[in-house]
Amino acid sequence: METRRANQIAETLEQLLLSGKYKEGDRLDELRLAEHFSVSRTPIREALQVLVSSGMAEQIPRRGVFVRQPGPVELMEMFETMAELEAACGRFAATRITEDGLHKLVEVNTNCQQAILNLDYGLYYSENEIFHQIIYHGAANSYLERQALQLQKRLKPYRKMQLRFRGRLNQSMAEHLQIVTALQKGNAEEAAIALRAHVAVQGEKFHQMMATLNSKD
Amino acid sequence: METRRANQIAETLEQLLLSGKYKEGDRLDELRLAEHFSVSRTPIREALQVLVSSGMAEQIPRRGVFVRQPGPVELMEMFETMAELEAACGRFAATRITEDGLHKLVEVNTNCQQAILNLDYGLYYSENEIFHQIIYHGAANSYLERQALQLQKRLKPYRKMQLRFRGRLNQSMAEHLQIVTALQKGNAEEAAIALRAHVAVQGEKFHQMMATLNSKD
DNA sequence: ATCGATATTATTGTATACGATATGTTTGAC
DNA sequence: GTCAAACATATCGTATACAATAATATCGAT
Repeated sequence: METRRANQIAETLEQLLLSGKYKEGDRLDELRLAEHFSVSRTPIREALQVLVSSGMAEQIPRRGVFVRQPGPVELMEMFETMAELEAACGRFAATRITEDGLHKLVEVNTNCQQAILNLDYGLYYSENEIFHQIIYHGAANSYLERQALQLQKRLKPYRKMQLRFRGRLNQSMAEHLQIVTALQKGNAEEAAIALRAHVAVQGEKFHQMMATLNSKD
Repeated sequence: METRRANQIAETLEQLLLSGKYKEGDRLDELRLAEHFSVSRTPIREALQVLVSSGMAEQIPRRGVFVRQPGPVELMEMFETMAELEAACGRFAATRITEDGLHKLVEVNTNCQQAILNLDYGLYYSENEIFHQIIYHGAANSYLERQALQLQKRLKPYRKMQLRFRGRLNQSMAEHLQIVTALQKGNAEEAAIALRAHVAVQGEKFHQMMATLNSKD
């Protein structure tokens, strides 16, 4: 199937789409891509199918596959869903996370704090990502974990955008502490609520940003 | 891409996998399938990719694609996740579902009740499915709705299995009523809790059934 | 006789060739 | 000049051909 070449091409294309080098509605021309990657159409088509099945592109029969960047509405939906997935992870993790997991969580959170002090936004974001991934894993439900990881990856570029909202980082850290505390106490409901709010606010910030952009034109 | 033939084949294969005609670990031979469907390997390969990307089959490079029926552990994980997705849908639907949606919900629920009285299990299950789908839709979040629909479809054969647990149907109807009431009141938390419990119990029943089967050998 | 190395075979992965359909263009009629 | 129809072209979908690799069988040595 899509071994070696094809899935490597899929990864590359995925990165290109996520980084926004292709714009909404762009047609992903098989021939162009084929010569660009110096392969035949076959592996290109397999790579495109991967994009389509992950929702990053849309395929219209006999017309081709087109880039499908989520619009504001769908993005809000995805953030909402992410908030619920994370809440679910937190709910399970509260009673299931290992001691080791909790230790890592605290450690990574410390790194986050340090990154903020150093104004190292890049580090903050990578550590923040790990923080959440530890919780997904702590839920001890590999299916749910996969779903969460998938959506986290998909939303990554948009989380980055709403980075520099004034005071957001410190607020975010306070929320992290609440989350850790709830997990340490083993309080499922509290963990779920804290995580839902923590992620949902990202969606709201994003919404604000979109509104700001729209009001400019 | 997988237009016309290929996606039709994918659907057929999907049904075959869900109905359990292929067993865990079976290799899906491209040549055999190709001659069986009287097509070349190309559309078969595209169909297989669809199965792989939906998690119903696994592909090992240079070896082929193999049927991947979820084991007891993964099934429990999927039921757990379904419960959380439905809870999320209920949470949103409580404040967002339309009057029309509520009416349909009551109507479908009446059909469920009638089906039980008539001992028409087939009808009960199809109406029950619709009942839940109305709630997914009522959440007014098309992304979440898609996720819920996808997992519902995936779990369908296993829900059917735990059909004849004594008293389950009547209990199920009572839960439906609770859910409808919560939605009518617009009580998000109550709706979420009711839906989570309603779905989670399916997973538990399934678990019981698995245990029963295991104790027999 | 068993184990290991080599050769054969089978099957996947990729390339190319062919067929079908949609898009764009040209031509002709009104 | 505009619209419609037929034609040309481009691109997708499928079939076949070829290449690469993994599984299997055969043969030989100990």
